[in-house]
Amino acid sequence: MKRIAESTVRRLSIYLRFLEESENRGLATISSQELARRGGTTSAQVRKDLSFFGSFGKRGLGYSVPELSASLRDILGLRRTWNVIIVGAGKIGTALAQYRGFRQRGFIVSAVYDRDPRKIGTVWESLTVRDVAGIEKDIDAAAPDIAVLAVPGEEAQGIANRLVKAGVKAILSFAPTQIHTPADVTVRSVNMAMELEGLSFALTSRDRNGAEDGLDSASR
Amino acid sequence: MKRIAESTVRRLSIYLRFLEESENRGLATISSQELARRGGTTSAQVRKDLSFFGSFGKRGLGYSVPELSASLRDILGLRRTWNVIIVGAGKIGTALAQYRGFRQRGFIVSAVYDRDPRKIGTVWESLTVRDVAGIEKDIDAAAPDIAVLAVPGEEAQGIANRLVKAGVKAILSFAPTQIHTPADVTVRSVNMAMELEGLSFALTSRDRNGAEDGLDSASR
DNA sequence: ACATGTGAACTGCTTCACAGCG
DNA sequence: CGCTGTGAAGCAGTTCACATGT
Repeated sequence: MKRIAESTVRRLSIYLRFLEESENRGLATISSQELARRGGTTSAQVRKDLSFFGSFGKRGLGYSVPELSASLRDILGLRRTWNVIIVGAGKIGTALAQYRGFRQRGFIVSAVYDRDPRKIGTVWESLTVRDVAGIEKDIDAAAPDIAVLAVPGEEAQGIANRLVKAGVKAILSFAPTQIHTPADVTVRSVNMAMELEGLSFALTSRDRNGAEDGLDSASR
Repeated sequence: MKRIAESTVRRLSIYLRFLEESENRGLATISSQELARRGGTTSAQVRKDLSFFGSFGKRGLGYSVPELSASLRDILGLRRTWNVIIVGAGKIGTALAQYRGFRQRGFIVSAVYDRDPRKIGTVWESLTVRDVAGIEKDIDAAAPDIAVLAVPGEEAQGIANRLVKAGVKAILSFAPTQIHTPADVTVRSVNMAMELEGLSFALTSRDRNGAEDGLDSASR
């Protein structure tokens, strides 16, 4: 099977979000044109993205909303649920543990870890914060699919190493610093500092260049 | 001035993070090689990225850590502080309002907004939650540089429209749905659902393909 | 000798444009 | 006739490789 670009996968997510919305409204079909408009891309891009996985449309008509939704969920691996653990019970970690969107989309948070004795044992939405010291044993027993890293930057790489050694194959990192893992472990990262600095750069270079042309709209 | 790729700006952020770390350790110089290793890229890429903005290194030696740090801060627009407002005092909004990294890097949160009467008037770290109804008036008076959108997906586009009309030129959105703005407004978005689905896709396609080769390490 | 800075080559994502089919 | 699916063309970002400066 061909390698799929990360940009394509990101767009599939966006298409799916809009398809679900359309599904709730009872729309029956949708064109690549419309999908593109809402996803901030072009109709050719939409068709190309889908073409990597098959032919889902009807010529002259467009795509069946429920069928394409189902196909995308299938492609993205969303027909099953995923077992997620969160490491770090600080501001971000606890916000995530309580975030409804996770469970809604089939990402079930099964445990939260921290190393601070004052936090260990406290309860968040039916989850007790566990001691990160025992995380290897837990991973062995429960084989979580995804680990969310929400620890301070200095600790992130160390924890990541332990997770990888224990067998975790997918990490969502919130650390402001780059995480390195073996090639068979997938890492996605959300780096707030980087995003803010991107905005700072855009605002600054706009000023430096006399403010006529901006950067592109509807980013990413 | 040439247009700079978003990927380049993201990497500059990463280089800067590592340079600051090196600065704290008292390192005097650093090579593109070393910078690349920590940033998950190649030395040629590092040199090319920097070359868009000038010549910062010494041949045969490398880069002066403090000098390159300063130059990157300058390029990214981090010599000043930025006035940030947060719209949405839910789980994410309040976590962000209390997040130290913001202020540390010169992004000063000056106000938090919500439309829920039960939240309006409550205090988070010396910030009182204000009524989003009056946000236009406040923007007029205080001219915030960046708005962080942390409202539910359905409301995100509507609020974004109001922010744009009031003059906001940079938005950091946490909405799971795509935000559309005029070309002179820069939008960066953090989409948790998208990231999780990216991991789900990677885990799924790994299985589908027999698990021999994974996707790339140290993502993004 | 060593590491930068950069034009040239390359790779891969995006856009074009049209044949194919409902 | 409209909209999809897709090779071919175009373009942007990455990598190569080497001349240049210390």
